[in-house]
Amino acid sequence: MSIGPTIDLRTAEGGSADDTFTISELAAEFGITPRTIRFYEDEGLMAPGRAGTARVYSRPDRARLMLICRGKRLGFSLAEIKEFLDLYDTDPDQIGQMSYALKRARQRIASLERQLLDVQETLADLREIETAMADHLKAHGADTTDA
Amino acid sequence: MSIGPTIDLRTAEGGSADDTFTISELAAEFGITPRTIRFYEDEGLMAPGRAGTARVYSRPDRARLMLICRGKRLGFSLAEIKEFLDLYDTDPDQIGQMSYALKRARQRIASLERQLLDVQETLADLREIETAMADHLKAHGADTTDA
DNA sequence: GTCTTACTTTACGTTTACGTAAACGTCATG
DNA sequence: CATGACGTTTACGTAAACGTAAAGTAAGAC
Repeated sequence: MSIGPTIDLRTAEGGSADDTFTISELAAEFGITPRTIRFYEDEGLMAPGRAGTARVYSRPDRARLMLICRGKRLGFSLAEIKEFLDLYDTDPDQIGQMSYALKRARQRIASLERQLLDVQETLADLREIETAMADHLKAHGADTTDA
Repeated sequence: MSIGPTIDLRTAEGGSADDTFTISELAAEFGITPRTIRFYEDEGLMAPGRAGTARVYSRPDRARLMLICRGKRLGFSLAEIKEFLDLYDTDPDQIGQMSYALKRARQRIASLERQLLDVQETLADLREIETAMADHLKAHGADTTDA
């Protein structure tokens, strides 16, 4: 151990906005592990650059990972997320491929619209429960402002 | 094979509204398998009545299963769904338990509010993609009204 | 030059949420 | 009374999504 800040220059950015990220930077930012990010790459959801053997993530890579995490929060499988990401990468010259992608996009929209209703219904249920429980506790002299 | 309707009397209801359901009736209604419903019972999410050895589902049982399926569509694990269902069953006389349940309910509400935003963002993304792809296809003489 | 730290690959382990097969009871129909 | 169609339990199998060592590489710090 030494006194004073021991800085790893690969991680330190001296005030200048950088356009690349290490795997552990992104992991920390999104609250996941490097292992998880590598797994996403194994599954074909990402394809970061390399500096020798180490992975280097660009800003678009980071945006892509953000979409993956959002998809996960919505309960999608990695296969579904991959298909969603592929919609962005559809080749405009391949009419057939594009037409199929459009069809899939519309299906996803319909599915998400139902999910939107599900969320709103569940929220309504929970808010009803919350009010009932808060009232009940108030009537019995307990505070409802959490610990 | 015979001609005419072969009716299983356990399943047939002669016009009268019944208050009970068989496992396969519910499975068909919710698009799942009987195995799945039995698994939910094994995990403590349901506790239907019995007629001898066979399970008999009441209307509240059916409502409970509906909540489970909605939770699944939202991407919740069975453990999370169980905790959600337990909120309904909280004993009003146990102040401590009720207070904890209220806290959990509020956490779930906050989580769902973020999920609501996620859904809306993803929907916005997909609609943008859909418009772009539809325009592109239209400009290239393909119809966008699906096959 | 060694130490520390972060990165890498390979590979086996784990949890969740069921699927699937076996082996059996039961009840209405032909 | 045999045949389905439905129900039951028990138990092993499986796919998804990582966790968790093991063992090695590279690069700056002391």
